[in-house]
Amino acid sequence: MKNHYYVTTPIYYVNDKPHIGSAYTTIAADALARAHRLRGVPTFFLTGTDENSQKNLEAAEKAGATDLQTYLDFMAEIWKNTWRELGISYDDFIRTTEERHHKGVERFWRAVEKSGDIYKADYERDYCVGCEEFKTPSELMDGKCPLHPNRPLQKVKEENYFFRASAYKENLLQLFRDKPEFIQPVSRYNEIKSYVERAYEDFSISREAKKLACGIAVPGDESQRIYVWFDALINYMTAVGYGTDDELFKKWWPATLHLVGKDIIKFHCALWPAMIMSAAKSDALLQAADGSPLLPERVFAHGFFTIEGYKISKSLGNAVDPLELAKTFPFDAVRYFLLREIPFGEDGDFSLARLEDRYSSDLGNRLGNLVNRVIAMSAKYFDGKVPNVDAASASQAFADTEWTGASGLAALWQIIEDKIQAARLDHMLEAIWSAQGASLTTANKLVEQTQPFKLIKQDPEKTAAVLYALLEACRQFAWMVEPVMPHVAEGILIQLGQDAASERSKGLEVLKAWGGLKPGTELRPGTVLFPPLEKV
RNA sequence: CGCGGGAUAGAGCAGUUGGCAGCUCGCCAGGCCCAUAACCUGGAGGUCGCCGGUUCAAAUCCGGCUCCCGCAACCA
Repeated sequence: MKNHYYVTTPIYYVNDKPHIGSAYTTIAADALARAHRLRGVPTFFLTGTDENSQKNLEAAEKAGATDLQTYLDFMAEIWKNTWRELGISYDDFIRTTEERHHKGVERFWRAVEKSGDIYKADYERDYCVGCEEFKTPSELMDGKCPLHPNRPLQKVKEENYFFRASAYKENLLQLFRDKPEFIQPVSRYNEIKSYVERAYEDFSISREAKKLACGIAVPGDESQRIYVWFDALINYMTAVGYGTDDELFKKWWPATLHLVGKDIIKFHCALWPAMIMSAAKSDALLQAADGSPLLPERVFAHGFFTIEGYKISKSLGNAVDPLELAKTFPFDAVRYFLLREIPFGEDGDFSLARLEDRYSSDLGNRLGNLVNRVIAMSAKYFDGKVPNVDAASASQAFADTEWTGASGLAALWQIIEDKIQAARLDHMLEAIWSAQGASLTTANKLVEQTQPFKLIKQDPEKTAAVLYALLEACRQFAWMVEPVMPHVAEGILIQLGQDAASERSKGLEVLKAWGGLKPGTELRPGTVLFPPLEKV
C-alpha cells in the first residue's frame, strides 16, 4: 500500500443547498482525513460539486437565474461556505465545470477510445409528451407514465456512444475475488458481485448535444455530450492533476477511499473500475509498475438515515440544514452524534431527541464532566498546577481498581488504530467511551473508587498520583477524539495547559506515550465544554 | 423463484472465528458531594421475529416461513 491517504466524498449536485445527509458523508470523510493527518500520513481530502447535470439547469431556471454559470458559481460558494463553517478540512474542492476537469475527462475519453472500448449504437428511450421528458423504466407504472397514463409513450431512438463495460466483467469479478475489501461493507460486496455476475452490460455514455443543454462535449464530436456519470467519476482523478499535472497525479493516485452513499455504490464499484481498466490500457499514467491498472483501493458505502423516522424529502420539508443545527449545538457535538449514533455502513435515524440525549449524556456528563472535575480538583489541591509526581509510578498506583492506567490506554489506542483502518468511527467512539480497562467510563469510576476529594485530607501524595493519572488520561482522550471533535479536543488541551499546535507537531507516537503532561504545568480550569441545553 | 438489508429489555442499538445475552436513555432503590442536578453502586424489565436441523453448546451455522424496508441503467 502506498504511504498516503487520499479520501473523497461524492461530488454533490448543486440544485439545492447542503442538507444533513450530504453533511454526514462529508463529516465522515473529514474525520478520517484528520485522523490520518494526525498520524503523520500525507493526506489529501477531496470534495466538490457535480455541475454538468441537467438537474442543475432545471434548478437554475426555477431560481430565476440569469444564466447557468452564474447560478453554478453562486451555489458552489454556498457549498464551500457551509463546509467551512462546519470545520470541514478539505484540501481541494473540485467543480466539474472547471477547465482542469474538462482536460482530464478529454484525456480519459481518448484513452478509453484508443483501447477500443467506445462504440456507437442506437439507444431507445421512452418519451412522455405530457411531461415533455424522457422516462426511465423505474419511473414507469405498468409501462405508462404515472402522471399521464392515457397518453402513449413515444419510443425515441437516438444514436449514442457506448462504453464496452461488458469486456471487463471477468476482470471485475477477479478484482472482487482478489481484493474483497474493495467494496465495503460486506453486504454491499455481495450486492455488487451478484449484480456484475448476472446483469452487467455496456453503458450508454453520451447524449445528443441538442437535447442536453449542459455537459462536456464528446472529444471529436460536438454533436454529442458526455453522460454526466461518466464525467463525474473522473473528478477523483482530475482533482489531483490527471490531464493537467502528471507529477501531482503520481503523488496522490490511486485514491485510498471513496466514501459514497449506498445509492451510488454501483457506479463506483462496477462502472468506475471498469472505466479505469480500459483507460489504463492506453495511458501509462494509469498503470502500476507491473502494467496493471491503478484502481482505487476501497469504496465504502454508508447508509442513509431518516429524520425523526421519515425519509429526507423536499415535499415533507424535513431536510435539516446543518448550519441551522450548528446554531443550537456546538457543531462538534453534531459531528459526534452522526458518527457515533449511526452504525457506519447501515441506515439510521436522525432525531433531535437522540441528539440531545447524546449531547448531555455522552458529551456533557461523561467527557465534559470528567475533564471538569479532574481539572477543578487538581487546580484546587495543587496550586493550579499539574501535581508534581513521577509519571511512571502514577500509572501503576491503582491495581485494586478497574482502571488499568498506561497499559490500558495503550490497548485503547490499538483499538482506535484498528477502527480507523476499518473506517468504523462509530466503534472507535464507543471504545473511547466504554472500553474495559481505560476509557471515559472507567476514568469516572476511578474518581469514585479513589475519592481524591477525601483522600487529599489523608494522603496528599497518593492524591497527587491519582489526579496526575486522570489529567494525563484526559490529555490522551483529547487526542483520541480530535479527528471527530477538533474544537473540543483543543478546548481540553487548553485547560490542561497544552499548546495544541506545538503538541501536534510532535507526532502521534509521542502524544500517545504516557507522561506527556509535564508536572508543574499551569492548568486553566473553568471553561464548560458542553453547556447544558436550554430547556424549551 | 429480480437483488439486497433488517427483525435482540419501554425506546434506540452492540453483539463476523458458535461458549453464562450486553450498551445508552428511561424507570426504581441506595451511595457520594470533586464536578455541567453531573458521578458511582444495585435492581426491575428479553420466548434474541416464527418453525425445524447441525452441535456437548446457536442471537451467532444450515433449511423453511412471516412481517417491515431499500434498490431494480441515467436517480448524491
